[in-house]
Amino acid sequence: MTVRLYDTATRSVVDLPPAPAQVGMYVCGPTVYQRAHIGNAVPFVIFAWLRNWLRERGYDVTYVHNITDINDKIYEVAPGASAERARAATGWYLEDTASFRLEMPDEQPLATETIPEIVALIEELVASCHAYASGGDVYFRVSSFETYGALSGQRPDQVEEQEPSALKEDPRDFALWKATKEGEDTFWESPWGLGRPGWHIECSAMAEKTLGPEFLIHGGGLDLVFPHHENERAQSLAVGRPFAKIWMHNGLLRFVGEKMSKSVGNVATIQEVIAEWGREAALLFLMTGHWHKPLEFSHEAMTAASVQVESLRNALRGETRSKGDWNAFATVLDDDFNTPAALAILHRWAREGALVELQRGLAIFGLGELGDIVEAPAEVAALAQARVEARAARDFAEADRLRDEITRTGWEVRDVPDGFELVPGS
RNA sequence: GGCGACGUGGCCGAGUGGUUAGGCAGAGGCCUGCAAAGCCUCGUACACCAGUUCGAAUCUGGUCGUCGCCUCCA
Repeated sequence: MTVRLYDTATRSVVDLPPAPAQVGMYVCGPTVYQRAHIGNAVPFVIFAWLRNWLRERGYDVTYVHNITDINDKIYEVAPGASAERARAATGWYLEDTASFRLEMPDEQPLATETIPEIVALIEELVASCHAYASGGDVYFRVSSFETYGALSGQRPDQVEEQEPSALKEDPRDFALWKATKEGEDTFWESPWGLGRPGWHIECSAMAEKTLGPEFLIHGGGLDLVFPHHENERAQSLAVGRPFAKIWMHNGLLRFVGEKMSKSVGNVATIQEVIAEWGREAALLFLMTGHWHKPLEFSHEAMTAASVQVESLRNALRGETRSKGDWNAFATVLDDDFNTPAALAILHRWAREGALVELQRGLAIFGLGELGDIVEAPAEVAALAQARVEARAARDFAEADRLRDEITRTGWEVRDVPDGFELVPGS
């Protein structure tokens, strides 16, 4: 079965080349200036899963997830200390994403470590007349690139007018390099003077540095289609790079009907979500929606996800009673990575006791540890044994007292046909 | 104004031109000393209006609504 994925550029589901094949996957990470919210985790998680799945299907995948550590936002939030803030926030992001305990991306380039490549790419754009220097800035000449707008469907003539800039030939032109301004405390040398790169060129350069001029998948949030990805595409194609074959954009997480956004202030950070619900519930929650569609984040949805996690965990404590149809699972994931349909199959396997396949399927999503057995301490086991004896003697008052005592130790006792089972309390 | 996504049962959320999504919540039952865990049963939904069709929630057109983007928000 061919793996198929939805491509924003052609607005259709496209076939991947048959495995085995090289798959380069470049996924835009956040601009780091404060703790990342749970919405920021969506692309990280979705594409980490996709990497796992493509490897399972025999592809040789390289997952690159960049970190934007040069941006206006950082100057705004930490005036005079932008470098320190960027470094700290990069650390937070790495820590937060690591807390999902998914295998980390193969490479996580930083804009600040890609300056020579960025400058070289801008020079190439200038030399080929696709860009021009103006007052210490360098701008991309949108009119020089014929298929501008092909990715997003935006018509350049309809793009909302921004503040006019005397430095630009055309209001649609965008900055590749910006001369350093008063109050900006990080800047680099360049042929155009001291300054810093624009956002879009950072990604063009980081993608090429890590994956080469041509790669299969470029991913990111749906809000990046325009202008960010449109501009990346323009910059790289203008100088002859084939660039990405497939553009994947994940749907945005919504919070009571609204996009989760720092400016609206309706955010829950990755840290907070994991602290409150646990990584398993957070991951399972993200499985409940199709990657391409918006997903509603709510207390209720997280509760439902936690309950599901517990029931899968309980199923894995049982015994293997049947064999699951792995092919059915593969079919739904191959078909545009349909995680909600895959989750439905995992639930069926849990109910039917197809534990081998259940475990294998959960592992793709970083949930393999649900099957880990945790042994209760000997003193708790002794209480449970005492309770078995009390029950045998029909001393139910004592049995119930022992059960309460076990509960107080943080364990839960369950009666099973041949005795008892102790599981960590929830 | 332009571009795009989406509207499914109490809630979340797949899918599909005619055949069970799944989960959560709820009701009843089984199991249990009582619970917990587990199991069984119960819901016939697809914004609205036209059209195409033997048949549409699924295709076409329109309407309404929600949301995203429009130069630096994943």
